[in-house]
Amino acid sequence: MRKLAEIDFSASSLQVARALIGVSILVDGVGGRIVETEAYDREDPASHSHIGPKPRNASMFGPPGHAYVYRSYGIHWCLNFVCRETGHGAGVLIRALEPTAGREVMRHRRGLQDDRLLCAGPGRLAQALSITSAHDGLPLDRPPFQLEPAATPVAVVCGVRIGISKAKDLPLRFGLAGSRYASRPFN
DNA sequence: CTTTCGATGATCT
DNA sequence: GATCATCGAAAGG
Repeated sequence: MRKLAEIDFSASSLQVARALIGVSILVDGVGGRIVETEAYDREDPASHSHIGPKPRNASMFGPPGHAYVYRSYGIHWCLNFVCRETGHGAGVLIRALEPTAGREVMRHRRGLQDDRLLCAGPGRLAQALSITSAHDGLPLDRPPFQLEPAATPVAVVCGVRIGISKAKDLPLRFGLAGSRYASRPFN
């Protein structure tokens, strides 16, 4: 069993995506509370793992509790947490944070003063935390990563995923109820 | 508020 | 050549 911040990363991507809401993720001490996630799995046509192991998605087929970082639209980096078991190809896309630690550093990296937009989206979040391909495959239980469980229980909402063309209607997007830091509202 | 579009590179057809 | 788990600027209502 792979437990980190009180989350069992050997569980399904759906369970992990829901459980991650409220958990804090820091990279070199900079980051915040996770307020938006999406679940992906091998059987899911929208998932990078659907086609089977390839060079790009190798980390997704690696051990749970590790990072999978990929380049999006040739410009952005996006961070996932691998779950289930080695070889399965399941992961959770971290889509938005409520910035809590190192906000001044993140404002500088993003060239923004508005904390609301610092980490509101997978590409923005990666830029704010300075995540690149260098983090692909790294374990989440050691520096530069640091995960902390939610301080108090949280209310979680659910909706359809964003920016995909296949399996559009599956309710695999999760968020912190009422958060103003999500990439888009839940409704 | 909404829609449209360009950027930019890896991967796939 | 087309698609893509995105973002930001620009244009229109």
